[in-house]
This record gives sequence, C-alpha cells and structure tokens, in this order.
Amino acid sequence: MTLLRSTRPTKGEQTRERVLAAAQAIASRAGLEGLTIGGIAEQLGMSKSGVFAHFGSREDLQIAVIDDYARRFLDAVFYPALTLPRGLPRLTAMFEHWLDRIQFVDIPNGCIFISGAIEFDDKEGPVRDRMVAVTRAWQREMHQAAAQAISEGHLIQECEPEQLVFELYGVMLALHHDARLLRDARAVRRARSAFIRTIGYYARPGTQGRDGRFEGWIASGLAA
Amino acid sequence: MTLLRSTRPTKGEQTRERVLAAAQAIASRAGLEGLTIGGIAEQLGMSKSGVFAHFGSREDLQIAVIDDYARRFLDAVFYPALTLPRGLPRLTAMFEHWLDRIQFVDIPNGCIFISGAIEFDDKEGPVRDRMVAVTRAWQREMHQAAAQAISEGHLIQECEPEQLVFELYGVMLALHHDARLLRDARAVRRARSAFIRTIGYYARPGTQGRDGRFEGWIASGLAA
DNA sequence: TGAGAAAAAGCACGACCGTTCGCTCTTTTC
DNA sequence: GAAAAGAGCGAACGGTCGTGCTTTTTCTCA
Repeated sequence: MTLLRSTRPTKGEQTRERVLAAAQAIASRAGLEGLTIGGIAEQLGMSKSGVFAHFGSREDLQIAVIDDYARRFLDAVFYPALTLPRGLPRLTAMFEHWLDRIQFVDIPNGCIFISGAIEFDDKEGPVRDRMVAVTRAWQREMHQAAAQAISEGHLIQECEPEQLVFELYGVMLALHHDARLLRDARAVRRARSAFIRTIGYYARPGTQGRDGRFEGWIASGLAA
Repeated sequence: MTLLRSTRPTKGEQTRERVLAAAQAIASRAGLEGLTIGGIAEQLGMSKSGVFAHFGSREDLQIAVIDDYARRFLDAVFYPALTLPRGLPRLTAMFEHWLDRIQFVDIPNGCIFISGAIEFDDKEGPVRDRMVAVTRAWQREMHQAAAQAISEGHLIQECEPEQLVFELYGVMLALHHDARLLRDARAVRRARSAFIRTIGYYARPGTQGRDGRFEGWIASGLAA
C-alpha cells in the first residue's frame, strides 16, 4: 500500500476498468436489465467467475455502470460549459454539448439515463435508488444554470427553472425516441428547433429577444 | 358455424382474452421483455402450456399485447375527439384525453408505447417492426389533427405538424419520466403548462392569440 | 528468485426461461 | 351415440441466468 501502488494501477484495477467498459457498452445497447455476467465474459474472453469476482453482485455492477455513465455525462455536458459566462451562454452550451452527446453517443448506443429510468421506474431497490439519485444530480445542475440565466436577466422572471428543465428534457426524450425507434434523421434538427423555440419563449425581450436574432445569440454562445 | 356461434364467444376465445388482459397488466409493469408465460399462468391459475397454447410463441403474444394496447389508446384518446370541430378544439381534446390516460392509466401502470420503444429500439425483429408501425399510426393521426388546426387558421402557417407532434410527445415523455421515476406529483401540472405554452406559441394571433385568453380557449374546448 | 498475495479459471448449484409432447377431459359435430 | 375437435394439464427438455466454492495461474515485491 505504498504511494507508488496507488499511482500505478494494479492488474485487478485494470481488469475492473475493462469489465466496466464492456458492461457500459452492453448496457447501452441491451439496457441494465440486459446486462449479463456471461455477456461481459464472452466479450472480454474471460470466464464468468473471473468477471464476477470484481463486483460483489450483479446489482453492484449495474450501480457501477450507472455511476460511470453519470460521471461521463457530467464531464461531457456540464463541466466544459462552466468556462462560459453564467446565464444563457452557459445554458446554451450545456444544451449543445448535450445534443452532441445524444447525437454521437446515445443515439448509436442508447442512453442509460433514459433506458434505466424506464426499466427501473417500477422496481424498488438500490438500482432504482441510484437511478433517482443521479437523475436528481444532473437536474440540480441544470436547475442552477437556468436560475442563473434568470438572475442574470437573460430569461424572464416568470420562467420557473424546474419547468424549463422539464421541457428541455422532454425535447431530449423525443429526440431519443424518434432517432432510435423510428430512425428519423430529422430528429436532431427538430430537437434544436424546439430548444430555440423554448428558450426564445422564456428569453427576456430586449437584450436577445424572441425574434430571429436569438438564433444568432445561441450560435455566438456556441462559438465562444 | 352458425351466426349464434360468432356472437357467443367460445371458451377458448374467452380464455385468450383473459390471457391477453393478464399479459397487458404484466407488460405494463415489467415491460414486454419482462412478460413471461409462467408469470401469466401463475396470475391466472393456469398451467404454462395452457397459456402458451393460445399464442404461437412469446413473440406473437408480445405483438398481440402491442396491438391491444394501441387499440385501447386510439379508443381512449383519438376517436372521442373526432366529435369536436376540427382544429384547435379537437387537438386540445386529444391532448386532454392523452393526459388523462397517462395520468390515470400509464403513470400507475406504465406505458407500453414508451417502454416498448426503449426495449426494442435496438432489437431487430417482428416485435420492433410492430412497435414502429403502431407508433407511426398514432403519429399520423396527430399529424393530421395538427394540419387541420393550421388549415383552419387556428395555428400559424409556419407551424410544421411533425415538429408540433414531436414537441408534444416530448412533453408526454417528460411527464412519464418525472411522474414514474421521480414520483413528482407536479409533473402533470408541468405537462399541461408546457402544452399550453407550446400551442400558445404556434397559435395564430388575433382569434385566440398568445396571451392569457388562450388558456380559456383550451378550457372551453375541453368543456365542449 | 521465491514466498505470498491477488487474479482468474473451473465447476457445480438452483432457479427460471420458452417450448414441446403426450395425455385427459369436455364440447361440438355428424 | 360415435367420432372429431377443442381446451387445458403436467412433465420434461435444452438453455441461460446469477452466484457460490475450490483450484490453478499470474502477478508483486522484498
């Protein structure tokens, strides 16, 4: 247990990472319920028991996948946006990162936040509890970003942050649905259009207005 | 094969209906993938083989459940609205029926359109094909209702029916998510609020406008 | 390099899955 | 009243699942 040991990952830690990555890939396509020890073992060329040993149970593995997914999500969508000014620039950057991630990661593979919510919304237990916890976590981040956009004067006072996030998440869910089930290539365009319309509705008249110039505002927020 | 025979359902047909009802109930909670022959048999006090005999395979049973659900959905949401005048009254009635159904049927039990879309968006086969078909069917109905609202002059010409339905379905998906995973009682209110805001955005100024009077319009469309 | 720890494999278990088959009992048909 | 068809049961099959227990291999570090 020297300091060196903690920097250089041990063999077991490396394998655990490989298992987690494989689990992530399988769960994206087949859902957390479709995640099987044998499937991971086959993909990794290992034995079932060898895979199993790295996690106390299948439930623990599912929870680890959820945490891992949540970490990647926050890293890709939220933290990069924190470098932008508070308010609308940051909010739109979050949305664009989110859209990118859904478009290039979740649409080909499937989103665990979405599939997990469906799979476990009726099943009590620690997996469901973790799903709720990570969902509340990213929603809290988004609520905060929306509240800042209001206090900065970018969005009108009547805009409720929770209502706004509710509507934006609906856009993402519809995108996921149309793109994955119906394989509709127009879904991404529709999602961006819905976002612009929604933000445009809540945007404070004057500075960025509800008119066409608003799209320019979003584009500039993106470029920055 | 008399006419009497065709009116009085045979024993097998009755049992098939009971099996389908039980399958519907289980699939609502556990999803189409969680639907098991043994589970139905247990709930009905029958043997697995007795249940199985009424459907050629589990896949056929899943498809029968999808068709049954789609029929109930159209009966509850769309056909009753056809008695109202074309345009916004009919469209808002559809939405309210839809909201009622989600609120009182799908939130307690789970919606097969939503869970099935997630479960089968990545699995090729006849079940997925049927999911796509029934989804396209109700979307077509909604597109038509939206197009009528435009041609009647209730919604602006710039409103694309497919974009509108995309956004409204997003509202339903967000409602399902927040109400079932997060058990947020405010979700229904948020969904109605989002609907009013969305329709209000696309509503033609003048007749029903984008202002507060619009909510009165919806309420009157409801009462009628 | 060798002792000891860690990692992986091997094997078996009980449970559950969809499906098949042969059988019994009832209902309909001729 | 005999023959045929319908309906359901019970047992079993091959398969997959998660999960223990034991053994073997591999790594780690003094």
